[in-house]
Amino acid sequence: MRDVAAAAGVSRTAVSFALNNIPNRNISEATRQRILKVARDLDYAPNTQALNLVTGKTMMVALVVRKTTQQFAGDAFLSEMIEGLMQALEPEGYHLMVHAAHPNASGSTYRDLVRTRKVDGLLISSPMVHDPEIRLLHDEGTPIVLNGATDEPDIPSVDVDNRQGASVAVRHLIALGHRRIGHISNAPFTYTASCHRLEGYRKALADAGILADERLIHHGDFTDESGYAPMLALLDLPEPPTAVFVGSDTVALGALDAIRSRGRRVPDDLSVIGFDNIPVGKYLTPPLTTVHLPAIDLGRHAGAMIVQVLRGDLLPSPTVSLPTRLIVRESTRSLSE
Amino acid sequence: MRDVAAAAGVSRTAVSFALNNIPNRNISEATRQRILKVARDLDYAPNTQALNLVTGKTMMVALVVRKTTQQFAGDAFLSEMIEGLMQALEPEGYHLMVHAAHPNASGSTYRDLVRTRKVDGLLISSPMVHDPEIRLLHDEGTPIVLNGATDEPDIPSVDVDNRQGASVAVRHLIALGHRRIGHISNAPFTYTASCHRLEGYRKALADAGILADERLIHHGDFTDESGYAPMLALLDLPEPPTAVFVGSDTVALGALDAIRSRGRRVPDDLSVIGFDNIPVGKYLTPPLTTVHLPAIDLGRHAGAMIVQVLRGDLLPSPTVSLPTRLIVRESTRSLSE
DNA sequence: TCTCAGAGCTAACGCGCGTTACTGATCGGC
DNA sequence: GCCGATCAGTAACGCGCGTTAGCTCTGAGA
Repeated sequence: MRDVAAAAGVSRTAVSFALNNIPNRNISEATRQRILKVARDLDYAPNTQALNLVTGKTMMVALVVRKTTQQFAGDAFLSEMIEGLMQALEPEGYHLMVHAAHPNASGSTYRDLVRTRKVDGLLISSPMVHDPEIRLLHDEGTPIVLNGATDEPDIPSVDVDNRQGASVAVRHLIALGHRRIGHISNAPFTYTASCHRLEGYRKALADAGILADERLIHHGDFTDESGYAPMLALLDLPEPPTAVFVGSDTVALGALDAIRSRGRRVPDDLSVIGFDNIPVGKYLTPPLTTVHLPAIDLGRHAGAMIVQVLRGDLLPSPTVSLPTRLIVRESTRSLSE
Repeated sequence: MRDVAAAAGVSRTAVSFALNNIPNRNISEATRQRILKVARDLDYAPNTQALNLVTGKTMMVALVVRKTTQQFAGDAFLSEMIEGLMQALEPEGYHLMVHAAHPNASGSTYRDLVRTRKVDGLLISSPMVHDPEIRLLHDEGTPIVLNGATDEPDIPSVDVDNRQGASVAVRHLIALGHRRIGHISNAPFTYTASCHRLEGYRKALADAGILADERLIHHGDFTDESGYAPMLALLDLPEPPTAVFVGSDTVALGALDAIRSRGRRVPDDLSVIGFDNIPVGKYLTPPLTTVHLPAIDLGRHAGAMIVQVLRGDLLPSPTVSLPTRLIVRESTRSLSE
């Protein structure tokens, strides 16, 4: 910048004014054009670090993924999530950092990101139902948007309507005549999404006047393998279910495998419905009935929200809940058939 | 920091020395401990921006993904790649930024990342065979590691051995008795990976004394849908292939669908082998024979390499080629059966 | 002729830190 | 009792930029 100033025969201040297009004051059009030309000729690019230091902003937000190595690598929606985030962030001039924070590790690792001014705000993925860490961060004034709801409604969050989605899934099974319906969650019930999907399951049953049987409820742990054992447990019950609602397509893969290993057939012997609508669902045999999770939209909304928070705009509503959509394929069938 | 200095009754310089553990000079152990304690009490965290400005480093690298929106969202390996990268980068104190750069857009968007000192180095994903942009960047001295080889061997890159992997796949088919073997690539042949996999395909055929038939060669475009039409074209040939090597499992999904739509069966009527080993491959019907792509390892190596480049260490070899592994499942079968 | 307004530009400060050059105090050796 | 050598600590500069206050010069009005 100093070089540009020297080459154009003006002061560094003038260069700053010219490049940043300071209104109609202080700089004549002639010299402005001259400065711009010199800057272009010298291939000048401003130093972001210095700019950040003086503005106090980094124009960077971190996506904090609270998953273990394996869960992280197996995340089928990370790419969609990131795509959605970038669609919202890049036009506003923000950049995206990805940060892994193992769930059991001392949580303060990502707190430092904003304390040290490395990022302006945090997007936190798959939060727990009750996470004191997040509460603390928010109360400190850290700009945060959760990807997934918690039980604290004042903290900005965007999530799919898990209760509703699960309800619709289970109602679909009930409409097909099933009354003994099992559930394998996507994750332990410390995670909000699992919790809400379980609630939706319970509600749909209750609405239909079906008594919930706790022996029909098991939990997965994000991965495909984690669906295998719970499914076997369900099949080995004295009175096994005729349909199963699995809280995640990925977990359903393991469940389907378990069913196959017992020589049972889907949907003939057992209906299975998943959740998430992973891209390969329609290529499975049978194609998997599921609840669509609009992952790109989630990212887009989360991105838009963190931008608003960072700008200081007040949010219309701190929590946003996106609708799901039932996708009926061939893994569910009427019980009477 | 100034506050810490004031609270400890020393100069800011002393604080800097104490916190950064400057060797055994200039600061007494007593005051050092006092300063550290005050810093802890005041919950002091250094400002990364200022630190970056003075050190000239950002400790950040960008993962540049040259894909369109849809290709990006459908990338089954992005999460594994990122996981591997972070395993290599975080212990070294580096952070990871994700940046989308559409292939046809004016390529200089990501050049600015390093010109403006937003990041120290670039990891460029899925490069073209010949990309003048990358050549330019490297010649300018920009720290770069390619994820995927180009035809310029002096630019650091890490890739799976695509030629070898494809060769092994096709040899497997030949060993099963197939001689009329089709190929649908993972992407247009402007991409290096597609190109090399095609070469491997050709070499395996040549080695077996089989004449390549150009009508058997088609190209996909990353997505599952892009495998559908090429497969139909192969099936509609007067003399259709008895086996197909598809350059990507994802593309193979569409191809399998096309086969099903024509009422043909895999592997009875046609053997299909994929490439990449996407996680759901084993859950397909039939489970997909494929070539394993060690995506996490790729990330880990790429991360380690960019760290070396940034440190100024000289690389043992600029290009690293990771081995693949044939995974035989049930989508391929001996022709004679 | 003097004043005053505005246009056109610059000097200088501060953002928060690492680092170099320097000062003042203490101590052992002759 | 004096001197050089260490020890403990500080003042001040610079990283590259945005920004405020102020400076100079011109021309018009009185």
